[in-house]
This record gives sequence, C-alpha cells and structure tokens, in this order.
Amino acid sequence: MGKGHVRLADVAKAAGVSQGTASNVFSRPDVVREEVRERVLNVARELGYGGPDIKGRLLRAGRVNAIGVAAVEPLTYFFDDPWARSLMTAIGEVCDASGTGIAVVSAMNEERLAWNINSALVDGFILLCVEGGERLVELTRQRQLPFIALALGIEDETIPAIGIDNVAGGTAAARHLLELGHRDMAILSIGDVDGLVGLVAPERVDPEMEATPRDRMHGYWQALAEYGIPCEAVPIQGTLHDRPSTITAMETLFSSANPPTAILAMSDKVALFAMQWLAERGLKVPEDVSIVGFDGVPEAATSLPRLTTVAQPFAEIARRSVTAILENVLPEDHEALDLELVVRDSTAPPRPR
Amino acid sequence: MGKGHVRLADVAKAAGVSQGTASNVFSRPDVVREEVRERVLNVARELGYGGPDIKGRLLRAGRVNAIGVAAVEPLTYFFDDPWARSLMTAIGEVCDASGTGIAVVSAMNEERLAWNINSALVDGFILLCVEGGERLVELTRQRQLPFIALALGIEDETIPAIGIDNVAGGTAAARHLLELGHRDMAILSIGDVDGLVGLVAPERVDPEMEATPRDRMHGYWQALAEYGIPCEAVPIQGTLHDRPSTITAMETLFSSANPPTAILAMSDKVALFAMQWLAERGLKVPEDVSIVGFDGVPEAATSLPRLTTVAQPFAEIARRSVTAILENVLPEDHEALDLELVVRDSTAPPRPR
DNA sequence: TCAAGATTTTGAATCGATTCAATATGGCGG
DNA sequence: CCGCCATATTGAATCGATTCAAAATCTTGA
Repeated sequence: MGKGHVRLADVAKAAGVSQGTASNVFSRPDVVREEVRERVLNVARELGYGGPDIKGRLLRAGRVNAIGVAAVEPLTYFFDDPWARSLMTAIGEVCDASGTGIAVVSAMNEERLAWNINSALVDGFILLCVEGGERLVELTRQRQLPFIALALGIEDETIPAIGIDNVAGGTAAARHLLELGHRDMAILSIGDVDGLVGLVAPERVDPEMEATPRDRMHGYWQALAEYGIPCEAVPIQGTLHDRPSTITAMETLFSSANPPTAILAMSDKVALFAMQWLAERGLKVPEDVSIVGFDGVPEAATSLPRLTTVAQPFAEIARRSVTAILENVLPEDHEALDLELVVRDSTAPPRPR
Repeated sequence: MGKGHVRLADVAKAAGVSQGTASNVFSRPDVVREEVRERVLNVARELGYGGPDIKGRLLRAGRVNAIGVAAVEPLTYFFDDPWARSLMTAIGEVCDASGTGIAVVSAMNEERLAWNINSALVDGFILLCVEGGERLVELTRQRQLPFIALALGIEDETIPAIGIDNVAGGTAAARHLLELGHRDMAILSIGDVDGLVGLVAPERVDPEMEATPRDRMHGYWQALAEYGIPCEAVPIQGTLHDRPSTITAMETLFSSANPPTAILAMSDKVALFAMQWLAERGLKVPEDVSIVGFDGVPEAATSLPRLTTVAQPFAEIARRSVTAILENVLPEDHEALDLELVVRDSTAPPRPR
C-alpha cells in the first residue's frame, strides 16, 4: 500500500504502550484499562490504523475461517452450472450460519489448479469431483488440509467422501414412469466422454461410462427389469451435458419410427434442454411426452411445466461436508445419501393409442 | 495439524543446509546446486513436508492473488440471484484468465459483515452495492485495500466506482415500446424500501427511491415525454424485487379497467416473474402484452418467449473492476458504461383495438 | 599459484500480529 | 505503614516463510 503503512507496533509506540497492550486493545479490549484503551484507539485513529491486519493474525492463529470449494472447471462453473449452483447455495447457507467464508478455487489445466489449490487460504476443501476427480483429490491431499469429495466416481475408500444413492434414484425415476403406464422410453445419459455421444449400446455402459451416469443407468434398468423390459428395448442417447448434444439426441430420438412416450434424463439440465426442444417442436409435456429429470435443481421447480425429478439432498450434503471440514472429523467410509422423487407436472400417463 | 507439523526450518536442519537455501529449493530452484536440491527434496519427502506453507509466504509477500466480492446479502445471493450470478460469471472469466482466485464475502448483519470484510484474505474488493451501499463502502474503506463499487447509488465522487447509464438505458427501453406503437404502459419498479410497494405516485420517486430504480425511472419518463405522455399516465407498481410482490403488482395492474399493453420492468428477474404470471393467466407475450426487462441476465435469453431487455456490459464491468483491483489503479471519477437494448421476442406492436 | 569474477550458501532481519510468563501498579485489610 | 492479592502492562518469543548482504566456494585466465 502507501509508503507509510502503519502497523500495530507503530500505534503502540506512538501511544507509549507495549505492543502486547496494543494488541489487547483490539483483540481483548476488556483486559485493558479503559483510559489506556481510549488513548490507544485515538492514536490508532490519528495514524489511520484500521485494526489488526489479518495476515499477521492468521500466521499466529493458523485458522482462516473459510473453506475452499474446488472443481476441475473454469471459475464460471460455480455461477452458471445448475448443479454446482444448487450445491453452492446450500453450502452458502451453512457457512452463513457459522460465519465461515467461501473461496472458490478452480482451473482448467492441472498446473494452474495445483497452484490454486496450494495457494488458497482456507481451512479445508470441498471437492466437486464430477470430472477429473482423481487428479483433484491427489492435488488436494498434498496440501495436507481436511477435504471431502462430493460426487466422487472413485471407489477408493480411503478418500473421505459423501455420495448419493444414484442407483436407487434411477430406479425411483423409472418406476414412476412405469407406474404411469409408459412402456416406450428413452434415456438421455450424461458424461464427458466424447465417445459416448449419440446412440450408446448397453454393453458399453459398464466399461466406458463414468460412475455417476453408470449408476443411474443401472437404477433405470433395475426398474425396467421389474416390469420385464430388457435394457436393449430402451435406447440410450449419450449427451455431453450441454445443449447442442442434447438437441442432437432429441432429434435422433424423435425422428425414429416410434418415438418414446417418456424420457429418463440423467440431469435436470439436460431435461430442461429437452423440454425446450419439445416445446419448440410443438410437442406438449406431459401430454405428448413425459420427462423425469435428475438432481433437483431449483430451475426444475420453476420451469413450465414444472419438472418431475429425483432430488439430491443438497442441504444435507452441504451441512455434512461443511461441518466435516470445520471440525476436521471426516467420514470414515463413503456415505450414500438418499434421493427423493419429486413428482411435478412433467409426467402423466401416456396418450391412449 | 498433527503434532509434529514439519516446517521449512525442520527440513533445512535435517538436510544440513541453511533455511535460506531450503527456501530457494522450493521458490527458486534454479539458484541452488542440483546435488543440494535433490538432497533437500529427498529429506522433505521423507519428513512429509508438502512444500512452503502459504501462510508464511503470504506474510512476507503480502499478496494473496485473490479478490473478494462483497455484498450486504446472504452468501447464497451470489449463487442464486440472476444479476449477481451474471456479474460473478463475468468476473470469474477475467480471474480465470489471470489466475486470480475469488472469495465471496457477505453477511446480513453489519457486525458479521465487518468481521468478514476484515478477515477476508484478498488483495482487494469488488463491492456489489445494490443495497446498504454506504455501510459496505465504509467498512471496506477501513480495511485499506483497493476496492471498487458496482451499482453504487451514492453520489460521493471520492468512492472508486464503475456504473452504468441507467437513464439512457431506461430511455432506450421505453422508446422501443413507444416506437412499436404502445401507449398504455405500466412500470414495474424494484427496490428494498418497504414503503414503495404497490402503486407509487410519481412525486415519491425522487425523494424516496434508491438511485438505480430512480435513474431508470427518469429514463422511462424521458422517452415518454418525447411522445407527449405525462408520467402520471403510466402507473408505477413497486416491487421488492421478488416473486410475491411482483405477482401482487401484476394482479393489481391487470384487474384494472384498462390494463396496459406493455410493461417496463426494471429488472429481468421481475420481468421473468411477470411473464410467468402472464403465462399462467393465459395472456400471451408479446401478442397480448409486451414486456421489456433490464440487466440482460442469461435467463432472459432462454426464457419462452425470449425476453427483450436492456443489457449491462457485464464482461466490460468485470474486466475493468478486476484489473483496477489487481493493478491498484482505481478510476478517479464515476464512469458510466453504456447499456445495450437487446430486442428479442417479448415485444411486438399492440393488438389493434 | 594467485587474483578476479562467478556461483552457492549462509545467517539474520523481516513481514504483522498474538501469547504468556514476568513484572508493575493499585487497592485493601490489618 | 506493610504485605498481600488482583489487575494491568511489559517484553520477548513465536508463527513459517522470504530476502538479501555478506561469506564461502568454485572457475577461470594470466
């Protein structure tokens, strides 16, 4: 800053007290005599001293009172991806309650990310492991701070993580459509693997697909099996979790001889893109096509029609992760929290043929 | 963390070199002889030393490489308010490019906020001054770090700020509707003042309204005046910038004898709530009612129909603020950037009577 | 072989606070 | 007036690194 940056020592000297006393004036005012306190505060004001610098305090105290949330994504991810935002909102609520700050740390390339993780001033990390989870975990581990992984697709049980029961969630979604009477369905899968775009054969799911979509898929299949429908009977359209690939998928699906009466989307984001496409094509949801999303992001509650979805317990996930970090008691095993089917207006029985 | 936290000094001693050399091994490896470097690194590995602790480095260097974005709102504001998110996304983009981190700092009550501002480990602040701007600025000023205020409603020219030309923006919005032929309009204003809810008389605007909505209002009025329409002829419905008050406003507006054919909304958020209400009531946009928003948030581009709006230059605002903070060259005067009318599908000529 | 110059390494100061044992001051009872 | 106890204040150590002038070591050329 300016040339003459005032520090506590300057104030102490100018006020004619020891540095210890000056420190107490600010951090434990009750312990110093009122008269002295006044004097020190006055001097501080005159000198333009704005209170103890956090950097000094930090070094001594070692605690920052902030947690970092990290992802292998650009920074904008935290503010425009619906899932990330839902989580951040929930985390924000918990942090607000406990007076904890949030630093978002991210980067696209590994080198930058390593640097960012190492230089983030936080007491611990919450890792959003949607993609590139291993690298992220490894980088964070080196930092030797408490961390917890969310949406982890890794089996390694030594990594503290909180997960969700994607299989059960998928089953609930598919079962809901089956109970309504749908038999012709299609699946909109998500992922970052370029090879899994367009029609995906079921036998490629296990070896090639990432953990989250794979589990959701198995959930769908499980419900379908209950109704005697083999997985080959339900086309899987792979998307890259963005609008273009979703639109392509929808076009393929609905240009076929017998288009589906219901769609199982692996995320609300993709489901909402699909709904937009349907609306533009003049297909009515849920009269012509039913659709079930996944995640339970807020947009799903305000869309038109409101989207039926399988909701993640964001608040619970946030609560557990933040307290785990702040109290440094990390879960021993991978917990899998329950998802909840939220039935709204995007699902109805199929039109009678 | 654990009892035996290894620090640089430990590594140095164990490797039999001075602390200075050990430091160089990590921060300027080229300056130390390869043989020594190897030895130190090996010892570090053995001891489980994870590289220089950022806290120590920070104290010396004084630079954190992160900027704080602060608002007098709960933390969740940054992740769910459309305007805040647009800005954060833009800021994120700039920070990504320069390898800078972002810490979000916020709080509802003043005491907490003061603490958060004082303890945020950042090189400077961007202040989102939508409400409670004065307190926020004052608090930040004490911190003696560079800061820049956005959306500032304060005249004080000594506060570094980047603003937008709300008057011109309002004029552009109203002029657009007038050119389409609308003569019966209504204004949806925004604000945090409880008294300005429901029908607001024009003479209350200047004394009671916050700066941003006041300027936008004057912009509207200016265009109306060009067409010879007095401001009394255009009802102003005050909202609290949330859904309930917007719905109440719309209900009042459309239960009147001659409802408006066009709506001037002071934010996209309110405009989108209004559009939803219209859709639920079976009123078609733009056939039955035209509507112009304000801000240019991304949701406005994907709504159905896509919303005509006056867009803020978020990228430019972000670029200027971030570089101002990082390079500590703060604007001398209040700059007012231009807004851009983005015509989309929510505006059309009124139905012929 | 030696001086000059180049390269490494050292050691101590520094960043800005907090902490705590030791000391000073004040009040009070005897 | 003294001793004791409680309260206030001091001074130095500490947190964990970086920095830089000075010292040590190594090259090089004469």
